Amino acid sequence: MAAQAIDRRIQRTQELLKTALMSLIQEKGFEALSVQDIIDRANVGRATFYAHFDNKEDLLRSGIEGLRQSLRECQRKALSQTPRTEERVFAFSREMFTHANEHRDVFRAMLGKRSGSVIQQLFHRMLIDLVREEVKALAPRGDTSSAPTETITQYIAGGLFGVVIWWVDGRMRLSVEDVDALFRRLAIPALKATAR
Amino acid sequence: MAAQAIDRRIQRTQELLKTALMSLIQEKGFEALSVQDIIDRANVGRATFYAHFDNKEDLLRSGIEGLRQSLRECQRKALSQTPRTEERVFAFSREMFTHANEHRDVFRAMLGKRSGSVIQQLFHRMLIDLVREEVKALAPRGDTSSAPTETITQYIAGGLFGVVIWWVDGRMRLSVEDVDALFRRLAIPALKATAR
DNA sequence: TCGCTATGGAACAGTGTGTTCAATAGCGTT
DNA sequence: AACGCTATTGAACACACTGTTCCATAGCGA
Repeated sequence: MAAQAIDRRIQRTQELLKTALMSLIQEKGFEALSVQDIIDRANVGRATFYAHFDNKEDLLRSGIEGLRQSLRECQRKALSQTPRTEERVFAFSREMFTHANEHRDVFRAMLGKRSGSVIQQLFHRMLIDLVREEVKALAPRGDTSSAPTETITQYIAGGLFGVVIWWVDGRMRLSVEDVDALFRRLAIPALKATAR
Repeated sequence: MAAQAIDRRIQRTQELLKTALMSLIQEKGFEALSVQDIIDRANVGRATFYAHFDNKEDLLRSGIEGLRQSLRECQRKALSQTPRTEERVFAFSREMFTHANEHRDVFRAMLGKRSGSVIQQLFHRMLIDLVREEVKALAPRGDTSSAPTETITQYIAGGLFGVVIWWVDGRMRLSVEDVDALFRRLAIPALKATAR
C-alpha cells in the first residue's frame, strides 16, 4: 500500500467527535458548548479528546477544513477553464450559496448570532483567501500585493461575508439564484476597479 | 438642579472599570481577559463589579457606546445639511477612519486578530446600522425594507467592516485619506444600484 | 449631623479546563 | 492465532473563573 493506513481507532474517534460537535452546534451554538458536552455526546474519553485536539476550537477548525477544500476545488476548476469570462468570476460563490441552502440548519447554527464569532472569523478568513485568488487572476500584471488590490479583496470578501451572514440568519427569503446574482452585481464593478 | 445628580461613587467605580478594561484590552486582548483581571486592575471589589454589570461583555458594550454615539452624531449632521451630494455620502466613514488612526493602539487591540470576535460583532452591527441609514436616505421611495436594499446595506457594511479590520490589523500603510477614498470609490457604485 | 446606599472582602458552590497515570482494549502485522 | 504496539479509558488532579451572598463599613448628599 502506498498510503500508510491509518489506525481504524483514530478514524473512529475523530469521526465521532466531529459528528458530536456538529450536532451540538445545531442545538446550543458553538460558544455555549463545552468539551465535556462533546465527549459525552461522542461517548469518548476525556483524555482521548485531548490526545487528538488542543481544545474545542481546534476540533472546529479541522471540521471546517472540509468545506474550505470543497470550495477551493470548485474555484480551481472554474479558474482553469476559459478565464476572463464574467460568468466564471466568483464561481465559488454560487456553490457556497447552494451549499448553505442545502445545509441551512447547520449554516444558520454556525454563522448565526447565537453561535460564536470564532466560527465567523474562520469563515471570514476563508472567504478572503477565495476572493484574493479571483482578484489576483484579474489583475495579474505584477500588481499582486499592491495596496489597492488588497483593499479591494478585503472589501469584496467583507461584503460577501456580510451578505451570507445576513441571508443565513434571516429567513432566507431570497432564493439562491437571487442572492448570488445580487452579490455578483455588487462585486463585479468593484473588481473592475482593479482591471482599471 | 434638574438632572438628578449621580452618586459620585458610582461614577468613580464605572470610570475605573472602563479604564481598566481598555488598558487590559491593549495588553491581552478581550477574550483572554477575566473579570478577575479587571477588578484587580481597577482595584474594585468583586461584588461591586457585579452590582454594575452582568459580565465583562456588558461592561464592554457600555464602553463602546461612546464611539457609537459619536459616529451617529457625525452622520446626523452630514445628512441634515445638503443631502444628495456624493461628497456627503458616508460622512461617518471619514470620521471613523480618522478616529481609528488617532487611537490605533486601542483599535488594533480591539479589532485585531488577537482580540475577541465579540467586539468585532458589536462593531459590525454598528456599521450595519450606520450604513442602513445612508442607503435609506438614498432610496426613500417607500422602497425601504425591500430585499435588494437590505442586501446592499449588508454588502456595503460588510465591505467596510472588512476593510477596517484589515487596515487596522495590518501595518496601516495607507493613509486615512487613501483608505477612505478607496472605500468610497468601492461603495458608491453599489449605492447607485439602489437609486437605479 | 444623619440616613441611605455603594463598596469591600471573604466565602461559597458550581463548572470547566487541561494534564497525568496505569490498566485495558483493539489494531496491524507476522 | 499470537504478538507487540498504540489508542483508549476512567479516575483523579490542581487550577482558574464565574456569579452570588453576607455583613460591616465608608462615603455620599441633604
